[in-house]
Amino acid sequence: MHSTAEENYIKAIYKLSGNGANAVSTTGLSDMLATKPASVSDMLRKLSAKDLVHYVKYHGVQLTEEGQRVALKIIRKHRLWEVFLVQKLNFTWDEVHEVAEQMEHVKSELLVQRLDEFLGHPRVDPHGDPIPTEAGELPEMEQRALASLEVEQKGVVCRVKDSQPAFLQYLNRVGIQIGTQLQVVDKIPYDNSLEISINKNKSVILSSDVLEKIFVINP
Amino acid sequence: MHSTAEENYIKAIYKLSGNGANAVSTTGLSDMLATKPASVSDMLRKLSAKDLVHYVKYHGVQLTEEGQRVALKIIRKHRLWEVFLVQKLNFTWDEVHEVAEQMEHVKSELLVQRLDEFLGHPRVDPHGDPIPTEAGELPEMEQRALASLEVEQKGVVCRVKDSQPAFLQYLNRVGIQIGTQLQVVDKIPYDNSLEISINKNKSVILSSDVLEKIFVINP
DNA sequence: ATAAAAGTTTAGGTTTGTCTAAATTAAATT
DNA sequence: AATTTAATTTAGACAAACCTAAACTTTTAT
Repeated sequence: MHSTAEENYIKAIYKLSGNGANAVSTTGLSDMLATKPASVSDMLRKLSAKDLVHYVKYHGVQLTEEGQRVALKIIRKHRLWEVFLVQKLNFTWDEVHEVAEQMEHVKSELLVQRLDEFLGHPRVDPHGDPIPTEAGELPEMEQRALASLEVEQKGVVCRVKDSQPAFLQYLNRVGIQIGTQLQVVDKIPYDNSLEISINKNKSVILSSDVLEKIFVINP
Repeated sequence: MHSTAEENYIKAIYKLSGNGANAVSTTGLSDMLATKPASVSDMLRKLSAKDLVHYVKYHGVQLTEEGQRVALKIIRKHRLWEVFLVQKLNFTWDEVHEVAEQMEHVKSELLVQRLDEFLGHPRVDPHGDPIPTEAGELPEMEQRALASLEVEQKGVVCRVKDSQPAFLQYLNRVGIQIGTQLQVVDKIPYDNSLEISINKNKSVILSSDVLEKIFVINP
């Protein structure tokens, strides 16, 4: 089995690489994991010896097939637990990440299967992120960043790509959640921010940073 | 916060001491935790420095008040998760211990509160062990070991004091679970085993080892 | 009461995962 | 193309939690 530390590295590599596609840098990982680059080098040697990553010194890492399988299993567990916390224990979407971060490391195949069943095989977690299937598939849905909408265009929020409580609490304050109807009212070319009407109700101005993290369907 | 290793020592001390009453020996702990006595000495020094135990070299340990509070919190979490696994995820009573052993270390006050609520504030876990309350009370019920019943006496199984899968699977085979009605048919003085009728149905002979681990009410 | 046995602790070592500081390699700039 | 800068790796240390072997207490038994 893999240690919690190893699992966290694998998850970080997976996320930084854009779902396993590209190679990832040592500093990128040290930033994401809040460790020093030297520690990352150490761990990459170790993961490489276990054939979980392809590692070429000074040229970054990529997950092996096995590494990707492991990554998807952890992410599956993380997202299933998030669904559990929100749907069954009435957590809010800004409270779940930290707890799921711990639960994802519990080792039991049976537990994951039964949890999935208990939750009714959910397809997405409370942030709209897709849940990898038991077979290791990660079905990506059609969706676009709110930043890409033009004036007048509409969309329904289906995903937010940032699980930090501060960001999610900001969205709560603004009134944005999964399922919220949005429409672009105006574009401010100066900084690429957009004025967005929320549920045909009030309207707010969202910075381009925020716009890149909110995803919508039916554009 | 306390590490998983520290929590496991605290739990072991609590259990070996008979819920905190008596002092516990180094070898007792090393047996229970499957470590060497030398490792136990190290850890006891550490726990003592944190004021979680009273430790007098060569004369055993006891939990401090704080240590007991910590122990009860861990046991509360362990038993709540066991209830969850059995009642919500359809685990059998012999499958839950190992998984709960991992889940008990997840740190989140909110999680424990909400889980307790979700489960309807259960009083006992799937083995009949009482669940410490949020306030740190451990309500012990009236019950006696099956070994103490005389011929003809009846009882209803309310608790089994051994969570090892092998033991629980043995009980499954014999047909004993929580709620099962038993009656002592005969006593074999040679080895203190008893012939027990199960649900007024078949009858089996149980060794005194086993009889000490099964608890009943309505004697 | 003393010697042997049993239990416990200390000393010194290992592994995992981290760190700092120094050395090395790659990338960017002139 | 050479040199500066940035990124990365190696070397050497450290804390946690474990180990073995040796030393020390306590208990037990003669």
